[in-house]
Amino acid sequence: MNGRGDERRARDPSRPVYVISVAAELVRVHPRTLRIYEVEGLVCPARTPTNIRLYSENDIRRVLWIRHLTQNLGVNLAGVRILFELEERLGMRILETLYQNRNKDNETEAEAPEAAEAGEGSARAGR
Amino acid sequence: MNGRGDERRARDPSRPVYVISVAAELVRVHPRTLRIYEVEGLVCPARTPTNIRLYSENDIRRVLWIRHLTQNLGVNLAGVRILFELEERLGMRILETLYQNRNKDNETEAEAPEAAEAGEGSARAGR
DNA sequence: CCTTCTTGACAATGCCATTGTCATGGTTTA
DNA sequence: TAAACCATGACAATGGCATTGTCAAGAAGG
Repeated sequence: MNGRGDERRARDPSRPVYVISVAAELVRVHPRTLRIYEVEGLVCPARTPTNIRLYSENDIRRVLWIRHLTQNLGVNLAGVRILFELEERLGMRILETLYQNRNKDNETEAEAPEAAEAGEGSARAGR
Repeated sequence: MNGRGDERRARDPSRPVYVISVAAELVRVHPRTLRIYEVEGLVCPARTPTNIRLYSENDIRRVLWIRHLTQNLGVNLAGVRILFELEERLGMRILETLYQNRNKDNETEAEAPEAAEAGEGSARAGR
């Protein structure tokens, strides 16, 4: 009998599992958009030996952050790039600080993204 | 005789001195743009008792950061807002980390703004 | 075989940043 | 007092970006 090792590996959030159409559905975005994010260096899904994109849970979370920043906060992709770069360079998830102890201010629409918290710092989070 | 107190106060970077036309000239921007930055909450120059805007050196530096982020890095005002908010909340000048020990990557155009380093965290830097 | 994937190109949409102007009225200063 | 500058608010033109969408030619997979 197989121990729980398989299951644990199966749930590994860094494990590449979703093909682009599925990933696009999960984050409610056009596949075109996901490809653009990749060209812009904001996400970097794994590839099968035959070059097919495979998104991990971490990739999905990362994309959800991008969507949140762009759609809810109005940040453009250049801004997202800087924020991700800062996270990587500072070695901390600075974006979360926007939603931790403080909900003050006016922003009534300010809500952390669905499954908040991007993968690691780098765009290579998926791997 | 006056000690150097006057001089020191005269050079205080938080001292409001530039009227909007002068400030606009200093940062090479239309006065209209400076007013927009203020409405957007990105800068907050002092006012004379008669409501005239007065920009300090810190305000100028802050605007130079905005210009750098928008013109050189392509970040929009929403992104600038987030970055400033993060600086304030983290209590550190995170933007400088982009230019400290590391100049790697490709970005040949990446240069810190003229008089880098914004005032304090808050938009009230000028006061 | 049929569907989905790949890259590259081209386009339409709508929003945003910046500059610019106009009008009306207050402030400063020569 | 008159000229020059400031304030606020409105309206507009410009160019650029984000997103969606499609088309084409070829590879991959069930």
